[in-house]
Amino acid sequence: MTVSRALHRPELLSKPMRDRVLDAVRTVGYTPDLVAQSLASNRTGIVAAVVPTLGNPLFSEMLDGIQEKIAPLGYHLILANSHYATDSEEALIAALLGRRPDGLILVGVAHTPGTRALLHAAALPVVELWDLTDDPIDMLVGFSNVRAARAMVEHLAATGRRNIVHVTGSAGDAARALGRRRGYEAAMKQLGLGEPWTLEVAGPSSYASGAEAIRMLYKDRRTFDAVFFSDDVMAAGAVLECQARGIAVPGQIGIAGFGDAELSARLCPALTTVRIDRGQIGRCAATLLALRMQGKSPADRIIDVGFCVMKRESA
Amino acid sequence: MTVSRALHRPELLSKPMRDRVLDAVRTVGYTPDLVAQSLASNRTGIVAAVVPTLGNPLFSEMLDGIQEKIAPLGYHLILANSHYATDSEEALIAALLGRRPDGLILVGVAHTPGTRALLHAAALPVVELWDLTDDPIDMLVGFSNVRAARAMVEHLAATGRRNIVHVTGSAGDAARALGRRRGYEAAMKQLGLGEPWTLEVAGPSSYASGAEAIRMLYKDRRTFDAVFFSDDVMAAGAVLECQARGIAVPGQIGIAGFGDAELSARLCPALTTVRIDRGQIGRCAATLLALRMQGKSPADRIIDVGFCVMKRESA
DNA sequence: ATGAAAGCGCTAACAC
DNA sequence: GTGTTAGCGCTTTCAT
Repeated sequence: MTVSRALHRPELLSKPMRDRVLDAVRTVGYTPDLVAQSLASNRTGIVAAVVPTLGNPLFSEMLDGIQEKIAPLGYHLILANSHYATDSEEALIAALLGRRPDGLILVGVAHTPGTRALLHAAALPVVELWDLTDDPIDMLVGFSNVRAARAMVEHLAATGRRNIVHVTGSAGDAARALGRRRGYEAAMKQLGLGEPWTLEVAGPSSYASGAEAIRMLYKDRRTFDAVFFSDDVMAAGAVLECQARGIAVPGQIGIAGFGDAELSARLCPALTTVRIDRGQIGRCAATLLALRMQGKSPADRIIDVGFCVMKRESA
Repeated sequence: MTVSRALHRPELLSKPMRDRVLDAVRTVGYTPDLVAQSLASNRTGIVAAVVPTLGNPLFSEMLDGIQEKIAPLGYHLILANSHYATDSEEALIAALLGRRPDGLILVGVAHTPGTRALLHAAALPVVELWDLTDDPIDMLVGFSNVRAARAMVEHLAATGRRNIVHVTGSAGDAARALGRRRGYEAAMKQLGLGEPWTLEVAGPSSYASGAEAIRMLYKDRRTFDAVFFSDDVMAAGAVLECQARGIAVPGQIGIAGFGDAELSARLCPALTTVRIDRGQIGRCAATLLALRMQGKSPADRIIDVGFCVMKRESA
C-alpha cells in the first residue's frame, strides 16, 4: 500500500519514507502491473479505436492526432480494423469491450443496432468520427459529407462544368461515401446540371482504382467534362492516369477529389479537393474523450469541424 | 467455473449443462472480463507495437499485415508512436510492459542499452523489424539496408549515372537510413563514381521535403546526374517538383527512391525504387510472434525478407 | 462432469 | 503518515 501511494500520491508520504520506497523501486526494477491495477481500480487507461483500415492515410493521420492527445495523459491505444464492414465491426467492438476500455473511438455514424445496444449497455464514453448525425451514440466529431459534396459540385458548376461524374469505391466507407453521393446528386439536380452519373469501382479506394475509373469512363460512350472522386487517393490516381494517357487536365476534363491528402497539392496539376483536417478530428475526439474519462462533461457533444473547398488547378 | 469452462473448453461439459450456460450467457449479455482473465491466467492476449509514426504509409501497411495475422488468433494490438526517438522509445516500452503484453514488436534494431536490458528482463517474445543485425534482442524480420542501397547505386551506375547524390530525412528513421547511407557511400567508392554527397533535409520524410531537396540541390553549384532518396515519399515529391519546374526526368537527372510505395509505379515517370514487401514483414513478424506466444519455437529467429530493385522510368 | 478453495497484484476504505 | 482488511472477476488446482 505504501508503495502504491509512493507511486501515485507521493505527497501523502513523508519524505524519508517516500525516498526509501522509490529507491527500492528503482533498484529492484519494479514495474507496476497495470492489469492488476485495472482490475482493482476499475479503470484500465485504455482507449480503443475501430478504424476501417490503416492503409488509407486519412485514418492513420487521424490516429496520430489521437495519440498526440492521449499518450501524454498516460492512456494507451488499442486498435482494431473493421475493413469497412459494419457487422464485423460489431464483433470487434464486443471483443474490445472485454478489455474494459475507458473510452472508445469509432469511424462513421452507421452502426448495426446490435452495436448501438452494446455500447449503450456498456455506458462508456464513445466518440464517432467523420460524419454528422442527429443522434450520435454519445459524442461526435465530424463534418457534413452531404454539404461538402454539394459545395464541390457548386464549385465545378461555377467553373463551367455541367456533366460531372461521381466516382466512389465499392468496398469504401459505405455510409460516408453515400452522404457524399447524395450531396452530389442533389446538387446536380438543383443546379440544373446533367443527369447524375455515379460510377462505383471495385475494391477499396487506391491509386489503381482511380486510374481504372478513368479507363472505364472513357470506354463508356456518354460524355462528361468533370470527374468528382469521393477520395483523394483515387483522384490522384486519375490525374496520373490522365497524364500517362495524354488527357489534358483541366483542359479536357476537370478532376476533383475529397480529403486533401498531402500529395494532392503537389500533383501537376494540383488537385482541387475538399480539405478535411484529419489531425484536428483526431485531437478533438481525444480531447472530448479525455474530458469524459476524467468525469467532466464537455460543453458540446457534437462538434462540426467543417471543411474547405480547395480550388486548385485540376478543376 | 462451469461458465468459464462452457466458454473456453465446452467439450468438458455435458451437452445439457453446456446449453444451459450458453443460453444464460446470451440472455444476460455477459461479456467475460479480459482484465480479470489476464490477471488470473497470466496471459493478456495483447501484442504491443512501437512504430515511429503512422504518418508514413510504410508503417501503417506493415501494421495492417500484423493485424491480419494476429486478430484472427484473438490477440489485440496496442500501439505507441516513438516519433523516431530511441530514448522516448525506451519510456514507451517500459509503460507498455506494465500492460504485460504477450509479445512485442519494434521497428528497427537500434535501441538504447536500457531498452535491451528491460526486454531481456521481461523475457517476452520480441520481434525487431526493417533491418538486419547479428544480435537481435530476440527475433528479427528485415532486410539489409546496406545491401539494398548498394544495389540501387549499382543500377544507377549501370545506366550511366556517375554523380549520384543521396538525400535522407533528418528526423528520419536514423539507424536504418544510416545503413542505406553507408551502402551508398561504399558503393560510390567501390564503383569509382563521383565523391559521395549526402544531403540531409530537415524534418521527417514527406512529399514537401523531397521537393525541397530538389530546390536545395539546384541552388548548390556542384553537378549531379542522379538523386537517390532514402524514401519513396520524398522521391515522389521530387519527381513532381521536377515536373513542375520543367526538369526532365530521367533526361536531365535520374531519380530513385526506396520502399516502393503504391504511388511510385503510377508516377510519370514511374519511379525506380527498391521494393520492400511491408505487408509481408508484418505478417511474417506476427507469425513468428504467434508461434512463440503459443510456446512453440520457430525454426529461424532471423528472417531476411530481401528486397528487389524495381527498374522503372525515372532512373 | 461439476464444484470449492485459493490466489493472481493491485487499490478502496478504514483503522491506528 | 502508515498499515490492515477485503475484494476486483477470473483461472488453477484439487476434490467429489
